[in-house]
Formats: sequence, C-alpha cells, structure tokens
Amino acid sequence: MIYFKEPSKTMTDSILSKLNGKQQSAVLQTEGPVLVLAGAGSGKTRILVHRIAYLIIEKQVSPSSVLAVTFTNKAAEEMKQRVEKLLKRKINPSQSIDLDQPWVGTFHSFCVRVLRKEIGALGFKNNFLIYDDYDQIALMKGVLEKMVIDQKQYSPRMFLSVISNQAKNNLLTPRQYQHKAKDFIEKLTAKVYQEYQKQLREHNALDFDDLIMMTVQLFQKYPAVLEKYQRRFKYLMVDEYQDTNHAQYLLTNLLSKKSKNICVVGDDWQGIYSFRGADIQNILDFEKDYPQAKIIYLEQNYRSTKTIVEASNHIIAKNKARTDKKLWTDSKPGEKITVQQVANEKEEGEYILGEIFGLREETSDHRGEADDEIVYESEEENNHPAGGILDTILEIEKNKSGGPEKKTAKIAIQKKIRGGLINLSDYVILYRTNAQSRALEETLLEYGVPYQIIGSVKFYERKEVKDLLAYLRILVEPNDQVSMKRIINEPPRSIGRKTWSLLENFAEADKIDYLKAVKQADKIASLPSRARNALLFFASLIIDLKDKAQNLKPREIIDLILNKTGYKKHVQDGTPEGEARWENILELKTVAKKFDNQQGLESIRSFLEETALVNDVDFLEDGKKGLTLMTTHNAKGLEYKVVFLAGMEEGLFPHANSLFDPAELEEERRLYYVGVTRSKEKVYLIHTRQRNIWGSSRITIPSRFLEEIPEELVENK
DNA sequence: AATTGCCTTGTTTTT
DNA sequence: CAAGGCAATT
Ligand SMILES: Nc1ncnc2c1ncn2[C@@H]1O[C@H](COP(=O)(O)OP(=O)(O)OP(=O)(O)O)[C@@H](O)[C@H]1O
Repeated sequence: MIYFKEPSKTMTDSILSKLNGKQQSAVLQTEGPVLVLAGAGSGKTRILVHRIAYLIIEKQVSPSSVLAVTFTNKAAEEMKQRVEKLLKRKINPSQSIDLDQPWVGTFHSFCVRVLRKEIGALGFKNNFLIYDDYDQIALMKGVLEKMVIDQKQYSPRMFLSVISNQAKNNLLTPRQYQHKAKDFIEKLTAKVYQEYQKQLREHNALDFDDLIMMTVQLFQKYPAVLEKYQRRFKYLMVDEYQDTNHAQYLLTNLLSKKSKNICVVGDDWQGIYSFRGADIQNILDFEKDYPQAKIIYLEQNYRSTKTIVEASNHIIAKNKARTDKKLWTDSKPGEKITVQQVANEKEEGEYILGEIFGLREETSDHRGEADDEIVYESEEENNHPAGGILDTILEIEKNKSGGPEKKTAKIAIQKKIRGGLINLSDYVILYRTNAQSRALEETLLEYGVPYQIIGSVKFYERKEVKDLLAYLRILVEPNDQVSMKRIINEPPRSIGRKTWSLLENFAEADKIDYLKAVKQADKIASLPSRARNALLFFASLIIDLKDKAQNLKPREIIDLILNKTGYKKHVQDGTPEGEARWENILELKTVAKKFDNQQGLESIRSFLEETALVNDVDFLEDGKKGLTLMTTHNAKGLEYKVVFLAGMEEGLFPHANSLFDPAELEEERRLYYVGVTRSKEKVYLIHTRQRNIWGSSRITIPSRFLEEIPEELVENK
C-alpha cells in the first residue's frame, strides 16, 4: 500500500466531502466500537466504504488489516470497487501500487478462508467440500434411511432446520445438544444430528452452518489461532448487522476482542431473517456488549422522495418492537404511491408492463385521466399515442380472446425496447413468495420483454448444473457420496437402486472411498455381472477423466466430461427444455472461464469454491438490460427508480403463516418497509381480486398493509 | 433397469 | 399446480 507521511488536508476533505456531519463522525471514529443505527437509505453502507478508504489513506492502516463483512457477495464486490475508486483518486499514479486489498466478503466466505488454512486442528482436511441445501437433504435422507426413521413422519427438512436453528446457530455440538434434549423428538434429533455430522466428516464436507460454527469453535478452542486473526484484522466492519445470528455475533465478538475496533451498521427496522436464526437483539445489545461504544444515528434519507420516506415512516410506526428513530428527507414530494387493483395475476403483469411502457415517461397528469371509464367507453382511443398500451391491455381483458389489440401492444412494447427508450434496469418487481414469479414470467415472455428472475430456481441448483458440479467434485473428492449417488447413473448407464445399495454397503463395510469401491466392483458379493460391468465401466470412465484433467483448464475439463460421459447428448435431446438446459451448461462454462489461468485438480477446487458460496443476487449485473424480478428478501440493500410490489393481499403479504404470531407479523411489516424503501422515485402496490392458489382460483382480500399508508400519499386506482 | 403414471405433499422468506 | 415418492409396467 502507499503510505502518506502526513494526512493531507485536501485528501481528508475529499474523502469526507460526500458525507454529512454524522456520517463523517462515524468515519473519523476509527478506534473503538462504533454502532451506526439508522433507517433505510440513510447512507450506512456509504459510511463503510468511506471509512475503509479513510483508514487506509489517512490512518495509514494496511489494507490487509481491514475486514468488512457484507450480506452478499455482490455487495462485497461493489464495496471493494467503491473503495478502490476512492483510493485510486488519492493515489499518485507515479508511486508504485501495492496489490494489498482489504478483505471484503460475507461471513461464509470469510470463514471458508480461515478454515481452508486452519481446519486441520479440528480433524478435517482443508480441501473440504461445502454442501449446499440440496446436498444436505440428500445426505440427511441417507442418514434417516440408515437409522430407519420414517421420512413421512419426520421429514429430512424438519431435522435439518431444527439442527440448524437450535443446534448449530447456538454452537451446540451433537453431544451438547443431546444433554439439552428433553422430549422424544429432541432426543431423536440429537441422534440424527450425531450421525449427520459423522457422515459429513466421512465425506470430508461441511454444510453452511458448519462454516460459521466451526470457525467459532476453532477460535474458542485454539486461542493462538484466534490471536493470529485478531492481530491480522485490526479493523472489523459489518454491514446489515441486524441480520446476524448468534454464531455470527460471537465470531465478530471474538475477532474484535483485542483491538475493540468494531464498527457495525444496521437498522432494526429492516431485520427480516429471524426465520433462519438472525436476532435483532444483536444490534440492540451492541451498547451493552461494548459499553464504550460510540453510537451514531443517521436521520436523513438520500434515496427516496418525500412521499416514499413518509409512507415508510408510517408503515414502520405500526410496529411495537422497534427502536424509535427518525427519518426525514429534503427531497421533493415526487409522485404519489399508486395502489392498483387488478383482476388476477395475469393482469398484474400486464398492468406493470402498461405502466413501464405506456405511461412512465408521460406526465402523471395524463395518467390521472386514464381511468377505467375512459378506456372502456372509447374504442378509438387505441390509436391515441399516449397511454395507448395500457388502454390496449385493458381492452384485452374486456374482450378476453386477445385479438389484434394484444398484437398492437406487443409491437409497441418491442418498438420501445428496440428503440432503447426504456431503461428496464430502473424497474424491479418484488413479491413475497417465489411461486409468484411464474405468472409474471409468463406474461413477460408473452410480450417479449427481457427479464431476469433472481432466486426461484437458483442457477447453481439447476439439475444440469448440479450434475456437472457433482462430476467435478468426484474428481477431487472420491468419497463425496452425495455427488457419487447423484451422477453414477446420470446419464443412465444401468446402475440402479439395487446396485447402488450393494455398493454403499461395500464401501461402508470396507471403509474405502466410493471411487475405490467402484473400482473393486468385482469384489462385491452377489453382484450380477451386468451390474459389475456397468460399475467397472464407470470406474474406468472416472479414472480416465481424472487422468486427462491433469493438464486441462476447468472449462476444458467440463467439455471433457460432457463428451466422455455422454451427458452432452443426454441433454441435447432436441426438446426446447433440453436446449434451455444446454444454455445453462454454457453459462457454467462462462463462469469456469475465470479460472483459465489454472489447470488440473487444483483448478477444479478453485472453481468449486467459487460456485459453492454464491447467491443468485450475485448474478445481478447493473448493465444488463432486462426487468428484474425477485423476492423482497433478495432486494435488501438494493435500490431502483421504480418498485412494483406485487401480490399485496392478505395471506400472501402478510403471509398466512405469520398471521397468528404478532412477532412474525411485525417481521412481515419490516419486509414491507424494506420493499417500499428500495424505491427512489415511485412505488406501485398491486393486488389482485382473484389468484390461483394450488390450482384453484380464490378470491383475495387486499392486504392490511395497504391501509397503513396515509391516504394523502396514495393515489387509488 | 428404465419408464410411465398415479399418489401425496406442500412453500414464506435463504446465506 | 408441480415435485417427489412409489408401484406397476415393459
Ligand atoms: N451524504 C450523502 N449525500 C448524498 N447521497 C448520499 C449520502 N449518503 C448516502 N447517499 C446515497 O443514498 C443512497 C442510500 O445509501 P446507502 O445504500 O449507503 O444507505 P443504507 O443506509 O445502507 O441503506 P439501506 O439500509 O436501505 O440498505 C445511495 O444512493 C447513496 O449514494
């Protein structure tokens, strides 16, 4: 890093110049615990960016002693870039540039980094694999089968969620959990937990929660290791602190114990992850945990119009369990919030398109006129240049069949898209449940509007992608049972259920890894010769792949697998679905391209690491044109010009499962608050009269949340 | 072993 | 409705 002898006045000024007084004080308070507690859009994340730059430039702190924790990889990437930009501006280009970078990442990525180095102390190999959701369920199913537990009565998911929330987030080992177990279920869970951990260890794998839990255990058990990291990371910063769980809290606490330099920012109003163990109490107790803490409240919102800020204040005011903060803005009132009722989910999508393509660039006065009456009365209005599309769309609803009017609408939309008149990345559609994306997607497809859906079926959870990753995992970790089971007969090669279970017993009894077991298929008793040959053929296939992979890049290894295993042919079966799956595989190869500078098994490990911890939000590209659809949960920390909140109906938002517990209802409301505050300029709240739920159409009731915004801020349609 | 088709079950939200 | 499990086919 470049060190400056004297903090120069002008540089300090320019780092601080884009911050208000309170933000500046958070940046200047570099030593000791700092808590920034503030509402949405008040510039909390901005503080962290500037604080890192300030530490490096003005306090001459080495970048490598800075650790900043974000909620997603995308947020980490963005933060890195913004810090770098600030630094670049300050660094004299003639001076040599040190490549040292501050460490910015999620809790999980930080823990992986530590564990890759240190996990030997806990008896794991440091090339452990990371099991995702799917892998965990697959493993758990195996555990339950082995223990002869009825999976109908006790679902794998249930065990996993109890283990995650009650045991792992509270750092309880199977043994400790067993001691606390009281009733039958808990005792059973304790046994399952024990076996589950045992199998993870045998397969050299950790699940998501283990990453955090093991790191904490490591630090607690080996003070010398902890001290090493405490000395290394002298400055710790955490974004979105309200959504940390107990294990993460302990981790931050341990890391900062020596230096006491911990700066956390967050907003208890935006805590939306309690269902997975996040505890708002962490941020509320910060002052108790760190009595010397400096606490800073930011009150000015820089993101949204006055209408939006006021509306969100009213929303959150309905909650009882919350801190009493203020949030104001000096921005213009802007447009009112639109509450729109539509007939059903199909019309919901069409309404949104109508707003985006028909009216968005028109004046809002005009929109006022475009109410149903006018539209229905004058057919000729269709040729009207302004608002024509909305009219047309409403027209479709009128004469159901969807005649030439729909075509007109489609053509007009296409024209606008091609003309580059509409910047689709200014808009976002948010909803409560992923299932809602399907109907919206259909409408977007129908009108040829480019879009990206975040979440739903995540890229790395797609079957074809998981299959390929499983092949790669087998190459580097021959005892990865979950992956082995997944691809041993994919594409079909005559290795069925029976053969698999014989193989499983054999591997387990002889305590050999699965690849060895397959190789020694001729030693498996009572194995039909057809199955034996199939296994031996599979073994030679894998050995061949492994051999050839030695001097190939990850991308080439994927190609090799695709060709040698017949997977390529298997996928490209001539159907459109096959084509879509093939596209996903190409996308995977694009990701692999990043690792072109490496080769062999090691390169596979790097590649797998990249794929294990990413989140769908990480795929969001700002430049990418296309309308974005995601759950409100996924929108945390993001901002858009125009936000559509779809499905504002009782039972959906707030969700039916949250209605009877007041605490859960308040969490729903916080989610609502998050959704509304993503918007810079305009919010739409849409509710249907009828919605298909599990096949049958049901009448819906408008969400109680709609009434929580004062009338004068709303324009009712 | 693989394919087909009927049955149940269920989804809130996800690093 | 649709995914996953299970049984009855070939
Ligand atoms: N001092 C400032 N002057 C002008 N604009 C600012 C200032 N601070 C922040 N902003 C802008 O306000 C918006 C919100 O900032 P930021 O994302 O840092 O807020 P936040 O508190 O982290 O929000 P949230 O809690 O909703 O994620 C951003 O567009 C940012 O550029």
